[in-house]
Amino acid sequence: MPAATNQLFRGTLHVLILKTLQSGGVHGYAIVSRIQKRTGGVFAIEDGALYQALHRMEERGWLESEWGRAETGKRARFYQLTGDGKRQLGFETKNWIQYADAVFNVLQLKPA
Amino acid sequence: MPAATNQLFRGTLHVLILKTLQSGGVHGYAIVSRIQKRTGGVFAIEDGALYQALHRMEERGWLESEWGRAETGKRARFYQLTGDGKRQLGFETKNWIQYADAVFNVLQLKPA
DNA sequence: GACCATTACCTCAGATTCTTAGGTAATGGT
DNA sequence: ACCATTACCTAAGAATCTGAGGTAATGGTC
Repeated sequence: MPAATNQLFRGTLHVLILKTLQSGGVHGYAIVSRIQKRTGGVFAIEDGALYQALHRMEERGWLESEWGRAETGKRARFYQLTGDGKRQLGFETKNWIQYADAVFNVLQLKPA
Repeated sequence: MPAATNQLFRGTLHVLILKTLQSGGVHGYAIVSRIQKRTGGVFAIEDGALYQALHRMEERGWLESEWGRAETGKRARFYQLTGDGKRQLGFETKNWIQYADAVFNVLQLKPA
């Protein structure tokens, strides 16, 4: 039974992708399924949004990619973090924590 | 001293405004200062974004407003939640909790 | 009583990111 | 031979925010 599939709050996709790539050598299509697995399907991540984000992030120098083969035998583009990407992950993680804390404060909902 | 002023993740402004109006009878300009007070200035809320959001939300029937006078003597538009607005607040609050929890999961950062 | 900072509101252009809706190509199974 | 699935891509449009402009009224100061 899928949880309510939430819209993405614009901006969070980046940090989710960066974190997913921290473990290295993941191809695009697999990123979505990893994220959805970890969250029980809370996010509704359209693949259109994913690929656009990957291309943006590569342009900004946070990611590098190369073609290879998925476990299934299909061609797939494998991504990994650059040095800048790792720094960006650190930055956005801190940012998220601070941000979420502030929202919880306003909502008077100290996280459980 | 001002904390790093974060960009807003698009979409969160709604729930912050709804929550701030729960206590009733607040005018637009005061909403920003209340939010900033509660969060130690973590958010950088442009007033342009605020007024646009208020108008959107009133169009959607979540808010009602009327002109009055602020404590300072200036004219000001006072907002309050409608029934739909209260329901929306409930909905978006639940949504935020579920969402934040999922992000924390992916980031492997169980909230402190 | 003329000036000016502040409060409080408003609007528009542009940028970013997401949604929706298309599409291609290759693989493995029937 | 067909078809579902995997894996990728793109473009138009919608929603929301940033940045930069603006108006009007109030209270304080010289």
